[in-house]
Amino acid sequence: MANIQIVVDASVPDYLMLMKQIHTGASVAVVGQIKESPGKGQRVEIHAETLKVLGTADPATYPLQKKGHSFEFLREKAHLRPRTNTFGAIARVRNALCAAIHDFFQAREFLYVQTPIITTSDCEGAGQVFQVTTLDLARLQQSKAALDYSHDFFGKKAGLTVSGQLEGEIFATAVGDVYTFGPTFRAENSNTTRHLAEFWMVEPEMPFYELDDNMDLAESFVRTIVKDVLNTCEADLAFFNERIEPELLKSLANIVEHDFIRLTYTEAVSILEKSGHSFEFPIAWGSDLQSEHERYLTEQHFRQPVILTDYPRAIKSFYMRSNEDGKTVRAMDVLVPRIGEIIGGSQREERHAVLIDRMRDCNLNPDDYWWYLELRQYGTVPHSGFGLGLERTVQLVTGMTNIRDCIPFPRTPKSADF
RNA sequence: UCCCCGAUAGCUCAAUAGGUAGAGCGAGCGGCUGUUAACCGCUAGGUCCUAGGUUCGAGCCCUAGUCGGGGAGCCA
Repeated sequence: MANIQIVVDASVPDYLMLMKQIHTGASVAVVGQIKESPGKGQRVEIHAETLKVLGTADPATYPLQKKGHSFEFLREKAHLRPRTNTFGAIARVRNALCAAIHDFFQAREFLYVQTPIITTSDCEGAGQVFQVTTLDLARLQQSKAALDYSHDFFGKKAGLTVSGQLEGEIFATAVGDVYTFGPTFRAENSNTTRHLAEFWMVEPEMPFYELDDNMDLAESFVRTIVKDVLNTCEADLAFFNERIEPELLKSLANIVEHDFIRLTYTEAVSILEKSGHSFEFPIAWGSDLQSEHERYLTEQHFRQPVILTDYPRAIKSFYMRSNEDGKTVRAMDVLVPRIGEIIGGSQREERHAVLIDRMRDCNLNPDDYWWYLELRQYGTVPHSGFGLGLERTVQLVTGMTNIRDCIPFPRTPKSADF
């Protein structure tokens, strides 16, 4: 329940005293009757018979007012902002999204697999890792000896996971379709409206899936969870449409009702070159698309979600399957208006020898990936997967512009309070 | 990490050309009221982010720093 109005008649016991104690932020216990409300925007209200103040909130010091606050201010009050209507609505939408995500995969008999949060794996690769240690850093700072991780808690260097993909592949090549859904950590010094140091990621991994199957699943996934939330959070989405983003419902309907546009990186480059649009960064085959290019495609050219595939091999990860052209890999990114990349995925390289070659090309040591390579050495199978950022999806569905407002307790560079 | 912008009352902001600060909202008091981001009147409320510097004099100019915001990169 988002809120309800209590009507207190002056005949309620201790009326005057109670009214002096009740201000914005106070908590009360009410006994009364639910009645049809003559007011606008609500069906019912409670007519109080007795009223008790459980906790007062001194209006001289209580930080929240009845009127709107800036999101910047509210971020400094992360312990109180869930009490505001906007953050209550975000919490409900986030909850509904999580339920929809599990529903989607459970309905398709995907196994929910918990991959580790602490990892000693050297093959993380996806970004800067937060180190996990019990070593006494203050003491070590004074000694000049090189760090010896054999004395550390795990006996080797450990960190927080940047992705559950590689472990997901272990289960996908064993038990069938799986997904992971949990916190992910990136120690990147990213200061943007769509990056967090701690965020939640959904990562399905499917044996026998090739890139087209992967895209079909990703598209169906996004459209289904958006549709679910449209159904379960109707009132909250109407609120966001009214207060936050006037085009919200229209853009969500657009996602649910239309097929995503699919095109290759090479086709995208061609469209951008022919667009006549002047970009800050030049377009050239081989270099990664800039934000402005992705935004042009999804917000101006197609005005719809777009799935880009088959990126140049040189700009993508070692584990993505090489195409026969020798230049591109079976990668896919799902781009949506307002947010940009919401999903990144690929068909994985399942050929043992090719994978080793790719590692060497990327200056990686195959020995560090021994168990990942064994998945190819023994009973290898074509497989694919992708990762969806939960907070970016909350941004998409709520229209909130800053990702720091889409997670209860945001962690960003220089900021980890509460 | 790079580029740009900002920091003044509890909040959101203003302050002419450098002459030591104002408004709206909120709060307190009073009035009014089927209201829901109500309305009317009065009152209180400020270490102008920090540290230096220039100047007779700095909220305003200069230097350094801290924090916040936007954009870029990294990506989800």
